[in-house]
Amino acid sequence: MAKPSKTTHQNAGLDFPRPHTTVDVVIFTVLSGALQVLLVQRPNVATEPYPGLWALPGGFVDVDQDRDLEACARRKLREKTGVTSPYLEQLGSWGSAKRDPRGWSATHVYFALIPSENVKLEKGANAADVTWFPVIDLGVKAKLAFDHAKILHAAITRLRNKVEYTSLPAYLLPDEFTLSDLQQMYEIVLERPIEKSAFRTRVLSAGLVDPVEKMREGPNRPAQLYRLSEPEQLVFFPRTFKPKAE
Amino acid sequence: MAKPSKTTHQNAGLDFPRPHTTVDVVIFTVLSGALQVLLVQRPNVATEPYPGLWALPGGFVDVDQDRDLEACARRKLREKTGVTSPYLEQLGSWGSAKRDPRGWSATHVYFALIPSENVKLEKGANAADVTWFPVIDLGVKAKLAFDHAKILHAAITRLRNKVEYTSLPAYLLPDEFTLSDLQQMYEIVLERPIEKSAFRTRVLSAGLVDPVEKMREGPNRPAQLYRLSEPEQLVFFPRTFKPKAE
DNA sequence: TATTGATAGTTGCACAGTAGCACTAAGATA
DNA sequence: TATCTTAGTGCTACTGTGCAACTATCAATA
Repeated sequence: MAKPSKTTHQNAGLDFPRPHTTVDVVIFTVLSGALQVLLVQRPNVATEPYPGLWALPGGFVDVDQDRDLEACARRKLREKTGVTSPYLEQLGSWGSAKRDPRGWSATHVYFALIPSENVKLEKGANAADVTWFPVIDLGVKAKLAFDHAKILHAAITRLRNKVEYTSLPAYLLPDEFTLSDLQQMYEIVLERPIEKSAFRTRVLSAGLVDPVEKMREGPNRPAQLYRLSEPEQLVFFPRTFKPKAE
Repeated sequence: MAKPSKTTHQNAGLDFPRPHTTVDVVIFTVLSGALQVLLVQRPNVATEPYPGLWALPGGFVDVDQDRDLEACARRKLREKTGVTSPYLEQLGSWGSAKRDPRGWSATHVYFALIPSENVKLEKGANAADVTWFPVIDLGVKAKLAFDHAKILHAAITRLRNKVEYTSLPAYLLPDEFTLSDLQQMYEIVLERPIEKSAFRTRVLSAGLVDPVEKMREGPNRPAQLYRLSEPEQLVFFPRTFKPKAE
């Protein structure tokens, strides 16, 4: 046990070594038909850990500015992308003595899904580079700062698993979309085709979406536009898509 | 953004206020036919926050002793219950300026499932009380220290959701058990009866368990004993039990 | 020895939802 | 008018649960 429990605390100062506390955000979007993740380049100076390497956007919690962890995550997301109302969910936390050369540190990781239409990448004050990376490419190289490769892998796993039985991919699209758009998001994330008929039945019978009084016009047959019936509410399906697939 | 990024760090000391870092563990077991959670009573002295109230077992990360967060969680579990190899999964983290009167703090929460047979409750050096509470009763009173009521609620929700489509309840049982034992664990956690036939088909066809060359003898027909075929591997089922139940 | 009570385990049919595939529908273009 | 492309529907097969009745195997007991 750590010291503080019953020793010297008439004051509120618990004076023993504290780990660093950071928040990182794994931001996904679908761009150019591929799932992509936002990475920032670490400052290329020797006094910084992992100089020049790519990392998840994030940083230290600012106890004066951040009310809580989620607010901190939202702030970092907004600073990098300009997006204010994404799908945001906590992924988990990683903490150890070794993950940051500056000492014991723990990071609280969130993951966000945003439609690529809404994004305006901000290079930020420190001029560090900010770019989308297709997760496919990262699978091979994946030389990220800190333990971010491990964290990113966990995020992708969580995303793929959850897409199998939830309406998550809807948050990768703008407000109005067609069922084909939605199906395409599922297929891009899962990296496999999905049966059109079963997909439509599932989505419609779940009451996930409401039709809007418009069609998407194009070179072919116009498609019905839909929007999420309850945007704040993630929908869970009672089954995965391919029961026996392994 | 917090200061540290590119200012004064020839040394490793990032000297700005750091939140407190703690780890808490939600420990579940099934005892007397009910789902129970382990709580500890906070020291009843005015210098401590929430004196005398019940709380989740946990405490500050000890940067000298704890290699990482999970090791810290295992240590706390071992100290309270004597259990060394539980099912342990990260639940999430909660951090804010207000949750602890001593200042900005973040807790990393794990949740554990253990068979009640293995438990030896340890009152610990500080003589604080340690007891099992049925989660049903807590639903009504739930006057816990810090934000632990909220955390416990999240843990119960996660548990119930996950039990619906995974093999989690197996970790509430000793190594060898019958299918009826297992079914009973599901029913206790979900608080509803489950179809025997569908249950057996599901469990057996998933290859979740292997039969052992023994039967459980008793006053009635002997029952086949099983053990987990891959104890380290949580099994996911392709469906929930009652698709449309709401 | 037969009966009873209790728990273990099986069987059969109905129902729900996905897989797979073929089909029709509606627009642009040539 | 034929063709291309995408939107959307219909049909059958299959898988797995819901439900209920059935058989199996032990101990205890009459």
